Amino acid sequence: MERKEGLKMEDVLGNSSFSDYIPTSFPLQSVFDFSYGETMPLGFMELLGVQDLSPSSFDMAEQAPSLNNPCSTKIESPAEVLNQPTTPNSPSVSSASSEAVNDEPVKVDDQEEDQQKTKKQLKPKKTNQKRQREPRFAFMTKSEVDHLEDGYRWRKYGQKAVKNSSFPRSYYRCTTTSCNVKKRVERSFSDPSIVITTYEGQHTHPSPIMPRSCLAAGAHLSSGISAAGAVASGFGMAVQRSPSHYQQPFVNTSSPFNFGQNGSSLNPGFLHERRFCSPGPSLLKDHGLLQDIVPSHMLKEE
DNA sequence: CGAGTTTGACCCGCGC
DNA sequence: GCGCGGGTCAAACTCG
Repeated sequence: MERKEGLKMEDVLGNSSFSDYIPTSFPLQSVFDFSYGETMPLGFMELLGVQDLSPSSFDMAEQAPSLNNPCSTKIESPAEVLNQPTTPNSPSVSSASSEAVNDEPVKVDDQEEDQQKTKKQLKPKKTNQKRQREPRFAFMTKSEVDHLEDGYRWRKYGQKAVKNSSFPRSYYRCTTTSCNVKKRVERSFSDPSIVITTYEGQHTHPSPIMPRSCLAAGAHLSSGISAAGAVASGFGMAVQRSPSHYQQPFVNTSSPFNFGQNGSSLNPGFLHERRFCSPGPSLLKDHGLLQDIVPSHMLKEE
């Protein structure tokens, strides 16, 4: 791991395209700005830690994609929102994880067999359905390391150069079987010191890595790294221990629905997660404290 | 030896 | 229809 991070430090130095989530021209400050509505943390956590997303929230999203959400006005929101959270074991995901399943080329003729070899069995996984995406959301973290400790174990499964960026994007998957959470890590193009971590899906398990980090996170919280850390730790994402890291969750575009439009909709899963790294309720609306961790120029809009 | 990383190739969606 | 770019796979490799 360390070795990877070391490596990345060198070849990953910036990146443009979380344009996926934010308009390309979107200034970071703004990202920070809109990212942290008081209601956001909740929904955010729901997405991450919670198994059963209530369909209704998605419905809401679809019906009122950009109501009063500052984010949604600024973000193009692609399709993820459309995916059906009601089917946690959505075919797309599960099929991907069980790639070998479908194809034992039991009875292919020689030609096909040949093809199978050359194609490495990549083909069969295609389905008729459009690929469905889990809701995504991202953190912006000011950090020197790309892959932040978040309390979960991740396995890297790919790396891609990103267009318009000299920095590659890394793809990680939760190593826990049956947990299909994915995460993308990339560096901000405009500010290489910022790491953008995008989570996709929800953990179906508690953080396998000790709660110690949670404590650390909690310590941070109490010592000033409030809101962002709170959010992060809330779903098992241990905040980077170093004080030099800021974790800034920002709303992912793919979820135009407000993250927790009504902060009151705590669901059990959410609470469950919070048990592992509970920052405390006050954090949910700790908007003011954000100023403690975000440089003032980033907050100027406020 | 097992777990994780690297890396090139492939697949797929989308815009032109 | 085509090309581009993002996302994923899996063999080979590395490391503990």
